[in-house]
Amino acid sequence: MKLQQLRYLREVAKHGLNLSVAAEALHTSQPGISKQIRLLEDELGVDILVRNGKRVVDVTKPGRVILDIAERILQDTENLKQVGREFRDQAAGTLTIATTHTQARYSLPNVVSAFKQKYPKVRLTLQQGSPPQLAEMVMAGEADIAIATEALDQYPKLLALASYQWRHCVVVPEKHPLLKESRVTLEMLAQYPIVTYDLAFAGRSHIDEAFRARGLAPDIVLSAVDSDVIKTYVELGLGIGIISARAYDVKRDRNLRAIEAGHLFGTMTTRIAVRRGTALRGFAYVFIELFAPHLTRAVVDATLMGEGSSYEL
Amino acid sequence: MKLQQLRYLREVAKHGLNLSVAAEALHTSQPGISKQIRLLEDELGVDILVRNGKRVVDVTKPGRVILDIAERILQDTENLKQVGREFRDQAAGTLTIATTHTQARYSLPNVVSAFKQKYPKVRLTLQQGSPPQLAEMVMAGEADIAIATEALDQYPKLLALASYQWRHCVVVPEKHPLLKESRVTLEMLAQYPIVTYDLAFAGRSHIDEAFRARGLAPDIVLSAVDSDVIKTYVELGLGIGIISARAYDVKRDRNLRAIEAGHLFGTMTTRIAVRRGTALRGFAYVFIELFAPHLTRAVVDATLMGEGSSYEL
DNA sequence: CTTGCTTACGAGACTCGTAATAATT
DNA sequence: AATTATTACGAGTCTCGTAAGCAAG
Repeated sequence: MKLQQLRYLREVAKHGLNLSVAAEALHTSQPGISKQIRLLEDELGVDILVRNGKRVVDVTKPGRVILDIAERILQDTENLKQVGREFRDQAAGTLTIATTHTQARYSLPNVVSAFKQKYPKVRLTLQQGSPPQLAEMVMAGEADIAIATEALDQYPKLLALASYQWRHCVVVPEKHPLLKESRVTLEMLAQYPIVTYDLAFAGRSHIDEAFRARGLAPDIVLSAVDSDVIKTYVELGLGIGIISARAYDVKRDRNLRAIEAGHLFGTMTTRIAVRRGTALRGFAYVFIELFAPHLTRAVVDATLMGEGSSYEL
Repeated sequence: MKLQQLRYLREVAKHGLNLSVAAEALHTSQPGISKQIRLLEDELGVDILVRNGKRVVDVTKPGRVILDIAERILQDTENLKQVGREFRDQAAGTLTIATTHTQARYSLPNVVSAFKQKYPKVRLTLQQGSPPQLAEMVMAGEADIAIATEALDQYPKLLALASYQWRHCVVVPEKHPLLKESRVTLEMLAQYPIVTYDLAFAGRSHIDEAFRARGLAPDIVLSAVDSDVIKTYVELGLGIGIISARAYDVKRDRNLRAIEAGHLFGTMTTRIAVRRGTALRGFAYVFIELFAPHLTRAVVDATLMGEGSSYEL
């Protein structure tokens, strides 16, 4: 049995059981893939792929189990390399954070600068995307950590830990009638055109749910992935905005006023997620702890241990 | 990175960091081992072994982590082969049970015959040893399942599940004075020479503890690993025996009488243990369930899942 | 008739074992 | 002096890529 065979197999599975595409992805030849997979099947004594004549059409039952185990083995080989990198220079490397615009813009700046100070040699990369995209990035190993309020706890392959809670606020232009109210209600909000987050972002699901529960049909005139975009359009008078209270800054947002709205939409939990079974670099733990001080290395490892298993670096 | 390199590394670690011995164990040459390990170190970019000139004297800190991961990878390659065997013929293979004499003689016969009837093609092997030896056997992969009352829950690498409970009894020759007592006490027993289990067997620890707690120093004239041996010497008049109540059979042991003694030594729990991270053959689950009906496959897998992780075969 | 898997074959890399070398105990 | 690791080198194996063959859509 060769690791190469497992790599080939994984790649074939990943590319819809098409050996040619897998070969291309691996920069090698179709025949090589074909042969090595057959050798693996011979050695294990079972068919992994279901062939219809000369087409691969499915994965056999044992094949599915084999794919799972192969995946874990390959994951571990990655972990071995990670260990090497980690010890060669504890303080150098790359950390890729997959997150939403709002996090990147309003939650991470402090963390990032503190981290950079501590690990000047670590190359930090911020990837942006929708929460499901972030999850995919981490699962594919393209990012080390995902941070988002939505979706992250929906993937068994990820370990999603609650890192902080926040609430929404309403932003309006100066002198907006809503500013006279001592305590806004959903009914009041529903009378104005609304600008807020795109579906699948930053608690939008809670917003929709809150209105629906009261039988209200709010007029969402614009949705965006991005608190700054929302604020811009509110300034333009397009409507009132519903954004994260964290994304409103009294000093910076001089043309806007914020109205407390936590009581309307409930409390959101922002989660930080890593892929299970992956050995994290030491500085990745530090990043997590900077972001959410209660998530110390001991806590993260303990949670990982209880499920997959991780290694002390 | 090659699986072979990981195998070499593991073997070196297993044989006290002696490349020569490892080479011998693997039926290959020292230079091969040396070279492959160096190649692995080169690829990972860290030293794994600490060399003092030309002697290997220790494992580096990263080396320890690497060994752990390598171990898991190799374990998984074994699991892959296991999957092959499993699917090639679901009902054939080998099941090795490591257990104590007492279990083999008094608890397993029913289970074994039921199992044999269900899986006539499976080759069953019973290995005997002391509980720590049994644990070692399972951890080394020499046995699939260990069954014993002592020690099995002391090893993190093993998953030990309670399978049944039992109590001790006192066996004496016919017409022994103790038979006149309605309810024996530890003090009464301490007046006679005692024959019982060897240290580390079948609840001997509880026996010692019970006497010690009452400040009694029983006269253990003979200890054996084996209920039959104990009974034989009791028949010879060497002393009174303390054995598992399960090991006394009214019909078979005509020359002996049993006296209830559960109240003196407490309740013992016999455990069944498997190695964590190992893919069990389907029939191994069946064996476990035959032995302890509450330990269904679902229960065992759920417990394994919660910790390492297993694969559905 | 195009796409895609398998078989055939040859070049090149790599593993492994023997022999020689060097460093510890 | 004996044990043990490393270096050197050559034989044999194996992987991989090209080319040809062939089955399926």
